[in-house]
Amino acid sequence: MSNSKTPSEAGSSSQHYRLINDIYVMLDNGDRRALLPFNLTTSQYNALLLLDDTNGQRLVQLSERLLLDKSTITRLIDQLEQAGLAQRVTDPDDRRAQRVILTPLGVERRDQAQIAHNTSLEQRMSSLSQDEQHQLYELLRKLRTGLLDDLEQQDI
Amino acid sequence: MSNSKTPSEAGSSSQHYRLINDIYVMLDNGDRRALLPFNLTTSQYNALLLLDDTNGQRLVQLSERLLLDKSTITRLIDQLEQAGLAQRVTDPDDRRAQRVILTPLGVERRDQAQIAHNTSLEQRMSSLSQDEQHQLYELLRKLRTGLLDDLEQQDI
DNA sequence: GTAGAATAGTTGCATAAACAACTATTGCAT
DNA sequence: ATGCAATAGTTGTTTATGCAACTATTCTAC
Repeated sequence: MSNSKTPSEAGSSSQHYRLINDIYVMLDNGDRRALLPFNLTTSQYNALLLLDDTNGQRLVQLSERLLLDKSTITRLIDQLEQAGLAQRVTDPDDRRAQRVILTPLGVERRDQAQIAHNTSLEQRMSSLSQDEQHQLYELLRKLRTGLLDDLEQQDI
Repeated sequence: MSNSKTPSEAGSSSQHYRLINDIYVMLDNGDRRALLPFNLTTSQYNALLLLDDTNGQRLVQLSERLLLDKSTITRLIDQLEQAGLAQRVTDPDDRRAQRVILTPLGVERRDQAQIAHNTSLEQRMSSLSQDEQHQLYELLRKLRTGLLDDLEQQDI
């Protein structure tokens, strides 16, 4: 009797939601595969992309940029340090803070992984034409700005 | 000396990658907030969207659809059962299999959550015009198809 | 029809992440 | 100047997830 199909009016938005989710999961999966040869998780890779060998980043900065908890960043940097890719340096101006820089090995790994990952991503995006990709990224850029504004609203 | 900026040629793809990642994280964050009043995690919500009160779904089907491991689905359904939202029914035709259906409470919760979530999503997407949203979803649909084909290639 | 392969699901274990509580510093207000 | 609030980072704990090993069925080949 009460055969409950998904409310059909609401279907459209839910379909969009599934669409976004599906794509993210598949992209994430591809990212992991691309980074496997470099012994990097996507989180580690994301951190590497924000680091270099001269301008030390604070953990809090990484936390804000990656939208991960401070404690998660602590352990992420622990891993990178153990792997010999990064290094903590105490900030001379603020003894609470740690600056994270890449070791030469870290720079090398980051660059190699980045090349491989970019190639992989381009390949995976190739079902869209150059033109379509351009369109897509423009729309996403606009969306990101909107979502960021949203977030700010929430935090206030 | 070896001041290593991110390789600038590779920058474009990496920027796209960060773009996609940023958007996903922010959308996910918004989803969680929207579902909080319903005591649902996004995974639980995703599962609810695939279920109804008459057509039992196998755990394996959910696993394939949500791209989560079978074991994760087992525990996800455990949670939904404990919350009184879903129920396992042994498949009469295949005694290995379990069919999952929603309880009346589950149907109610799903519908209410879906309405609230859709409203929230539409609000968060509203930095794009209707036209742009339409464009975006069309591009994403095409991309999803491509990514699925990619996945099939890998699995073979 | 029986043995071995495949499938459905569960459980044990390892890891990633969030949240809360904590320490150590720094900044601010009066 | 001193004390209180804010900030940077770490650690303890809980939860979500994947992978591997396992049980119980079903399917396949011969």
